[in-house]
Amino acid sequence: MGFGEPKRGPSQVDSEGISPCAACSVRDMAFCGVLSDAELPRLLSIFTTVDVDAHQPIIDEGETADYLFNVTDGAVKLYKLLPDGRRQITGFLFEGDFLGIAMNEKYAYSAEAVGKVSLCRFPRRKLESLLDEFPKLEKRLLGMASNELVQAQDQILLLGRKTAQEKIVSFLLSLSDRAVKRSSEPSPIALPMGRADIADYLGLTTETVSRTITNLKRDGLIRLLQGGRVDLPDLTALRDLADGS
Amino acid sequence: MGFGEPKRGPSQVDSEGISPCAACSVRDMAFCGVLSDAELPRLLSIFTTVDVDAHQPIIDEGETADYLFNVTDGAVKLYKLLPDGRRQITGFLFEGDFLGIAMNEKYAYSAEAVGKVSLCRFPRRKLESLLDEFPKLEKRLLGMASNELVQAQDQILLLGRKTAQEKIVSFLLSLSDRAVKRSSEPSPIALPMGRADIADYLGLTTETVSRTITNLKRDGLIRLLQGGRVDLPDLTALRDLADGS
DNA sequence: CGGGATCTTGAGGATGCTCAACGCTAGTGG
DNA sequence: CCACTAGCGTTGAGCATCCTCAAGATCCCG
Repeated sequence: MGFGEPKRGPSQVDSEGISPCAACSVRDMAFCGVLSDAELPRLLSIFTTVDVDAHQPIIDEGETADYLFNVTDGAVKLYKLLPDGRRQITGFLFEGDFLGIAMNEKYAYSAEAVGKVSLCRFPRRKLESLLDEFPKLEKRLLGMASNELVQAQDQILLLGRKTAQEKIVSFLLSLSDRAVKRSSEPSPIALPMGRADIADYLGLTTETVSRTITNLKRDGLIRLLQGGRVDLPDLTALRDLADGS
Repeated sequence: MGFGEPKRGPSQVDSEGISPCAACSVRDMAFCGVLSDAELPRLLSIFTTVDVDAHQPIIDEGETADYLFNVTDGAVKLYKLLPDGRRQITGFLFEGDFLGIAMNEKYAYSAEAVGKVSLCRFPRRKLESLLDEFPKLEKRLLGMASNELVQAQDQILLLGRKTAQEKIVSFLLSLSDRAVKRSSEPSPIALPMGRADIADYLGLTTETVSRTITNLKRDGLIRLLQGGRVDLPDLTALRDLADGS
């Protein structure tokens, strides 16, 4: 399955092309930000907006990569599965993030909505010709790919060499940093995903995630707030814990 | 340190620009492959070739990323360090591989020669203006970044969810696949790096790497040959072991 | 207010790590 | 040419971290 056949029921709604870009709140963060207002119509002509309900699939590993996406609202998890069901979440995407840089002809991973998600969906062929038209778009994508690679290296270091506590703290800090990049406060942060998702992202089990969070709470390093939000009272102490220094 | 100041002693030798590209054996694999013979002089004018001795640094994490490289001979390891000395190798590069896609203003990791290594060294500024001149170069780099991201996802799955044996077998198979891509035989494969490097690449210790290899040898799944080469007599069996199916 | 899913806590165990010793090989210098 | 040494690889014993299995607590949505 995937977005090849658009028959995902009422959770998926294609809009008319009435220039959502002009009012788009994530335009500057996304790759579309490099296009001028005058160039927007070309972009508008090739994509449709899509809404996906919580826990619904967006793309499936191995399917032909016909569409690329831009997340405009909500959170998305990317994951790979082993034959026996073991799952590794390779990343979480939030508003402004691009879905689909890492692929050849086939998607290299599956993607699923964490909560309700809104997306801009681009047919790959059309987006590719747009890249030829606007070299600065291509340059922007290369920059984003470069950034994603840097992030991937950090995750590799985390998975290969960090302890459970360092993993959890690093994860919380990465969410905090991301919030700052979007000009929000560094704390408190939102944790829209469940313990199982965190575990599969950090190479742990839900039990270890739960226990580690309990310990951090006991030591006064974090506080769990209403609505899955987390307060980080001492960022400096957490940064030290994150890399064992 | 890094290649900012070219004073690395006799291990580093800058050549005259006498068109090494025309005879370059890795040109098709590298990003230079998209340039025609007529376009090569522009490329030639901006790079110098460099030789680095075994165990010598090539770039250092955190340094200003002034140069990008193309590996023309030998093997390179990329790694990140934690403050207490824990090391994670994020990748190995071989002939034809590009070094430097994953960076912003600073290098995101350090790189060191595994054995003797030959490189083409490009000043970043000049390479960037070359990208404006030849959009197909930029397209090629984006494709390579895309591929690297797919590889990074695989490594993340390996580190987060695979057992020691699955990690070792996956690693051996990835070297075999790489050899096939370069039109060599899938077996035997070369293992130019030591046990410690393999361990730091797979998130294990040298002892566990050694023990696991001993077990695979005992079970007849691999054979250690002269000169650090490894024979893989049953690729199918290994592929099953690699993902626990 | 019920009930399923999620989260937490506990007890026991396994995988891979730590510490330690030994063997092998290759490079070195007498 | 060979003995010596240093680095690397292998093997062993004990242990710690994190996993597994299980039960109870909490939350949330209908």
